[in-house]
Amino acid sequence: MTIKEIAKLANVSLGTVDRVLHKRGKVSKETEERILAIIKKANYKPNMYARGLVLNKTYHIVAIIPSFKAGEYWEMPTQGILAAEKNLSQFGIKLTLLKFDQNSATSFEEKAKELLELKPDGVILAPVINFEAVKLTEKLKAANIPFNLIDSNLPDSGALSFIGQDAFQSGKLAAKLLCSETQKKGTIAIISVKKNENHNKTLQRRIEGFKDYLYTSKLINDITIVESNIHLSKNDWKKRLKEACNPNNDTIGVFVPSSLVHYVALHFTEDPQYFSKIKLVGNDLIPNNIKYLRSGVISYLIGQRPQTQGYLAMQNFYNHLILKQTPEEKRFLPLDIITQENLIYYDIEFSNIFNLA
Amino acid sequence: MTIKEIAKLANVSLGTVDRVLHKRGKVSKETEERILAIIKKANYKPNMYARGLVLNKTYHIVAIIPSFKAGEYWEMPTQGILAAEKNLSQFGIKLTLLKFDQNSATSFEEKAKELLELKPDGVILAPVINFEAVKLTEKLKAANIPFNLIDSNLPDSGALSFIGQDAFQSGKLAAKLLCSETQKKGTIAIISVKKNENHNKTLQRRIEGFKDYLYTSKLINDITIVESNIHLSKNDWKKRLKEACNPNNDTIGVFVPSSLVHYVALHFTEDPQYFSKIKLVGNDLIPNNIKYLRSGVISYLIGQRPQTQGYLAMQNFYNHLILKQTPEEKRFLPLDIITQENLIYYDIEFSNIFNLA
DNA sequence: ACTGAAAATGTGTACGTACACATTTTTAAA
DNA sequence: TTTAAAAATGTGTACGTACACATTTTCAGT
Repeated sequence: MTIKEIAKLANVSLGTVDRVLHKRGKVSKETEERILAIIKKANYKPNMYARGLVLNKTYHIVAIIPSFKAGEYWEMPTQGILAAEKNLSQFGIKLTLLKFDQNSATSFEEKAKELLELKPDGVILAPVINFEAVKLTEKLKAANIPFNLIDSNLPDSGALSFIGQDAFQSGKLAAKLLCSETQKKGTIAIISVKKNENHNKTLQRRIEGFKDYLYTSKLINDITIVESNIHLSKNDWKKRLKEACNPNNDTIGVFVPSSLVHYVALHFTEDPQYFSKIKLVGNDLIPNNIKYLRSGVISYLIGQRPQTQGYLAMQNFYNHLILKQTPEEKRFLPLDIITQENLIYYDIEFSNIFNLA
Repeated sequence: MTIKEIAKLANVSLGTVDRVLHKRGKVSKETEERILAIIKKANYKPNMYARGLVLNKTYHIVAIIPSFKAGEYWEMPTQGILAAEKNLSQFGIKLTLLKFDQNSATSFEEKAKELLELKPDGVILAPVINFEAVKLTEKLKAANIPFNLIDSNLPDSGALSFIGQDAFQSGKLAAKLLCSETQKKGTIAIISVKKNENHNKTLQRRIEGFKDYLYTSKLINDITIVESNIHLSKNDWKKRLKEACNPNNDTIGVFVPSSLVHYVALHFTEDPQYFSKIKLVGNDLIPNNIKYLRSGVISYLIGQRPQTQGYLAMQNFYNHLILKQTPEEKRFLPLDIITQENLIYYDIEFSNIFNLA
């Protein structure tokens, strides 16, 4: 079913049908109704190929995300973004990646300035530096540039979509995995391992969720919670880590609400007493964590499909800019429970689903 | 970069470039080399829109899968297949669904005959009736029709791809969830709930994996395994179920290696003793199972992303027929661990990822 | 050098849509 | 009725590719 056929059925020209389809007006009411009826009855769907050919626009997306070293968390969302670019480039979606230093607001502002000069058709923003990110969203709104938030949300920012995880629920899940099965009484250590002083809302929400689970389920009657912050940038972090979880006290579990759990795992390997007595739960399937999950030092990892997050952020723009669909406001990805027995298929999941080499 | 531009650079006509691109011959060697060099240098990629427009082929895929009532397992792969059809119809992929009765080889053979008469460009086959499925694959090979296997595999069948799960690993995972945390000694019941007498390899593999985990981990020293088959088609199934898991004996856990675990869960609700004492683990996120997971009767469900399986089976044909890519031979989907705390985001996962209303 | 066939190269059209522009019809005022 | 503006409708071209067909060039055999 083509525009031509519809025109013939309605006894009008292509142009009239076209005006109806695009609501350009200049069509008499009766004609319009007749054409719309035919379109509906015939279940007309525009030919994507012809439309793409004639429009032939290239849409420029800029993603502004934290820089990373190989194996660090932000490599994963980036993989997803790049995979999407590969699949969508044939439809005219082009990508520029801008990476900023998570510890430097100045770095972010520089990149944000660069971004605005590129006048992109869409922006993917990781608002890890909260205050500066808000400033950028306001400029984007003023310039009428649609943007997607990834990883963490800025409520009422006017974003097209937020794509990420429910951090509170992630914390609850961690608590369940760490505590619900052990009938033991004892101490649970929550260790926030950080690389910098940035105020990270995600970590905080995970910890809140973790505690919420314990209080709600009454497990708190048997369990003592000890919280500590370890800043890797400080010299005494190894010493502080030792204090935070000592195998000789009654610590039965450790929760590290970030991908940096492997630092604690490394510490555990130094004394076999640790991982035989203490259960360790953390977040994210980065190579270092996978290593310790495989060897049994880490009991569970909670995944949030970061590659899929990146992929969806891009696909959102495809849906919005090309298919003219309004995306959902929030997309929470599933919280995957990863353990030795199901690790393998998560490991290869991403290339599987998105058809990469 | 278009064919036109390449032609101009090479000082030849469009036709000559076209002949080189499609290896139609009738081009002098020196011209061909010159053009190929330019194509390579310019990194020419054909315009998908123009190509799709001019080829304008429709590819006809037939999926032959078990029939189902609302809420039954096979509804989920079907959802994935239909979602893919919706997204891919714009590229000329059309679908016919043929549903057969799982309990009737005759029903399958009728549908298989119908399928061959349709002379499709691709087939999605759920080989749940093993022997008849093999016969069909041979006819498909003879007719040179590519096919994908879904849910369970037929080794060396000549399929384009197998898309499914690792049933053995699924069983191991179930055992870990059911036994590893409980320090208790006791009896574990493996209950194969079945609707028919079909020999189902998947159930068997799950049970093998389950036992393998117990034996390998030495948990078997404290645990007794009791296996039983419950055929829902027989009148005495309720009585048999009561015998299989009695709260008054030392049963500490029940594993039902299929989506029919909700029958056991229903039985559990009749006596609060059951679900306070016995941990129940089963497979698949069908509505009935979700209900009991939410209410706490079922402790864990293991998911295998059936919708994604269906979607991928279709996408495979898009990749193969339109993008001319060779798909991977086997695609094992991740084994998701679902519990009360992460159920919610799995529940909405599918519409999330595949962008459905 | 001339011929005819083979080899090489060029040309034209179709695919379905979007949009600019041209033409026809209707309407209201003189 | 005539007329000009407004409203409605029609026409033509471009997008990049694939493929059928037309034309030109090359070259062996006379």
